Amino acid sequence: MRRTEQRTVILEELRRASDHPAADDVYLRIKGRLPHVSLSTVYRNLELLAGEGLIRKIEYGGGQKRFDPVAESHSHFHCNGCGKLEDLPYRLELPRLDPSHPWVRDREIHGGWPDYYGLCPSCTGKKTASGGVPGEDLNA
Amino acid sequence: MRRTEQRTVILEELRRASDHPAADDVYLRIKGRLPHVSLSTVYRNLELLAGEGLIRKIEYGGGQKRFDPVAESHSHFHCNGCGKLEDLPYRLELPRLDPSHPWVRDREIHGGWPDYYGLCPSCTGKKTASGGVPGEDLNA
DNA sequence: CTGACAATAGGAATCGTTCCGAATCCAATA
DNA sequence: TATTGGATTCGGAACGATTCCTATTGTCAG
Repeated sequence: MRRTEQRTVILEELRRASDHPAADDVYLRIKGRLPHVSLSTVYRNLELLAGEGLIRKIEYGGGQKRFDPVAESHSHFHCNGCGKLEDLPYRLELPRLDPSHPWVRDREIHGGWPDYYGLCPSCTGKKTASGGVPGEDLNA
Repeated sequence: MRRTEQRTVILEELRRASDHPAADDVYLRIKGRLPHVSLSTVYRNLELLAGEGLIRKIEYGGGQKRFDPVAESHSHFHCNGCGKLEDLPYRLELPRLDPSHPWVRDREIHGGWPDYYGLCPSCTGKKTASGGVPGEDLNA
């Protein structure tokens, strides 16, 4: 992978973000530094950087893929009200799969993470948006 | 939500599936019983049923949303080789969040689940498709 | 039976993403 | 430093999935 200015700026700008931006967010944010950059370059490089393991591609929540500057496995909280995606404030242990189970033995488990959903502070009280995931209130 | 034949058939056909079909898969599968059904009806109803908590909408992996007849929180295994999505063979405990943590106290956590990724039996040995999620091999 | 309105079919429109071809840039090597 | 092959870029067209729109039909409470 060559070092190009576009690539560098995209990575820098993503690392500055804490909101898991989508490709077009990144595009808008780098426009200041690279006025002539094209959207396809952003897509290509985000995909490439994710393939190299330098960033993480997040594929749930809304129509758009989103990107996380932190590549290491970590948990997200997804707000069903406004769709915001946040990092958990601390690291969680991933439940280990039973290595003796035939189903588990039959595949290579490379990793995983526990993800959570619910309502963020500014959405509590309001009604849950349609399409939200059902489930018991773990705070109750 | 009114009871219509389209709605019934869509739900029945989804319940018969074990492969987490996308909207157009469901569309094709119900065509035999409802030759005049329209794709928009399938989309509308899958969305509606998910909103009612009767099925679960899955939003990661590939360009399409997929649907799961089992609404209750359960874990999936995602194959980075072929993109297949499978149910874990047994139920896992979701790590509980620390209720005394201010971040946790500030939101309503409704649920969550641990998800896993790796290679399924027919993909082990082959090279991981680009875009796969990085991480240590938990079998090793 | 009938009116109100929820739901449908079918297709157009939209949205995010990928693809393409010509031009340009990067970096290894002479 | 100059050359050069292949990676990378831009810009827009193409694409696939999903949503939206409108006229019509179906459902069911009264």
